[in-house]
Amino acid sequence: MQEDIVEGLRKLGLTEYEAKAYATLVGRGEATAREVHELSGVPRTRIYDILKDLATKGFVEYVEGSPTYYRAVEPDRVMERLRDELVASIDRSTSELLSLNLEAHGSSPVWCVRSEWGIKNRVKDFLGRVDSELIIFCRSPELLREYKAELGKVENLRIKVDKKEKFKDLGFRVLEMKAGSERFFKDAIIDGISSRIDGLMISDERSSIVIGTIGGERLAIIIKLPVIALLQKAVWEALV
Amino acid sequence: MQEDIVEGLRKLGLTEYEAKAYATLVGRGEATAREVHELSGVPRTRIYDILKDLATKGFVEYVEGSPTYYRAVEPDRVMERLRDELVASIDRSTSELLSLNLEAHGSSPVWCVRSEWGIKNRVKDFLGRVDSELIIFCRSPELLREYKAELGKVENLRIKVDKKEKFKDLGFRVLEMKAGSERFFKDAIIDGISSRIDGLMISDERSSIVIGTIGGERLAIIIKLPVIALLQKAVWEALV
DNA sequence: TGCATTGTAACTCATTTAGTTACAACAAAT
DNA sequence: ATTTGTTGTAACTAAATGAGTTACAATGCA
Repeated sequence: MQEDIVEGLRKLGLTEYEAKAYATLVGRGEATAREVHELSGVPRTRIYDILKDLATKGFVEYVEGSPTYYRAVEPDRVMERLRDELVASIDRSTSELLSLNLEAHGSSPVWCVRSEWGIKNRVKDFLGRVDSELIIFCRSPELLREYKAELGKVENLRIKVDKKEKFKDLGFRVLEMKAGSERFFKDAIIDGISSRIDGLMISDERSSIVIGTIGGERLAIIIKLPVIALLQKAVWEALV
Repeated sequence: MQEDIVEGLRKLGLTEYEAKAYATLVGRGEATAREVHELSGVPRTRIYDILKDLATKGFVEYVEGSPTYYRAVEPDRVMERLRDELVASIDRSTSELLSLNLEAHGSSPVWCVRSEWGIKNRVKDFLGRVDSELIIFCRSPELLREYKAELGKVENLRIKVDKKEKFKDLGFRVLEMKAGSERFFKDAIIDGISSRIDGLMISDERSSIVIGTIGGERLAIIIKLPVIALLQKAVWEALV
């Protein structure tokens, strides 16, 4: 019994028993309830309702008798249908949500993003909005590598890093910070909260984004106050 | 609060509270926890963990403060990601299942299919395997209409119906049964179980499929015994 | 200082799913 | 016909999750 397959099927809305029974049946082709029970580990007394469930969900076919025989519907067909249903559902939700979303939301100047995907999304959005100038303070080469494509499109790109050699195989022209000034980016513990900044980007002297780990949590902070961006830029000048 | 939207989002894996909070936030653009609570109906004391959940799932961004402000991530982006994830998950499951499924399953001669989709699937499969000759007994024009495309490809198609005029706008050449012989297809109650046959198809004198409602349940029975198919065909001849 | 709001933590209740027990219906074998 | 094992149904308990509530500390505001 393949644990991965069961997990995958559960993500797609089946219960553990349903997933185990279906996977087993796919492997066997055709079987009695007892066989499915023995191979899948689903309790025998439950295998009947589970298989009936699967039949009404269209995963399984059967022919009654003593014993009743069961067979899995071809997985590619089942999965194709599942995909169509889910995609349709998503499309419906998208358009419904977008119609709610018509009124532009007045955006406030500061935002935090936590989820890994949310951060990626925001950073890409941020980089996409860069008009001409982008300034980056960075200590993590991975950060630059991840957004290499987007960064390549920026006209006036200036990058300042803590240790030049960490970045040399990336193909970007980077400057090293003045000795002593890298402390602004060092791991630090403030009020018992550890913080580690991976990078800071400033776009067109208008908005900036900070990426790092604060209190053990990965985090991006978007700041759209030109004042702050200017201050940050001033720091840049100071660090040259 | 749009009930449909919440339902749609739940199907995609959100809980009721999460769905309500997210939908509300999409509608508002930007809001405090309290506002989300008031507009969504989610208990105020729960709105905080719900919104935090949504943030780690990438549906929501926020900026801490007093009060903390929340904002929905653009629905099209969120939904697109969701779709990509689900489709990837489905593709993975499909290939895993297919690799289990390699050994051909020796097929037994009779099969029952219950789910609406399962029936469609089987009938299409059945029609796709017709080599040259297909015989149909039918009392439901919908049945033929549904599979019109597949039926069009059949070389030698003979259709026998109970009442000719019901089928006249379908574009098929149909024969009417002899008076009295339509009783084989009439609604009947046998042993307290009502049965209603919509149609019977016989393919190449090899296999046949019966579609109808038995005991209040929609059902298709696939029979791959040439003997039976031949018998059924003999009935056809008798009914001409 | 008092008072409402914000935020956290813990609880209860209901629903769903996992796993068990008891037993009737049936088939085969002595 | 009686025993024995299998098939199938029904109902139960236990665990997990989500919905809804209560209590209270921290914060901000008059």
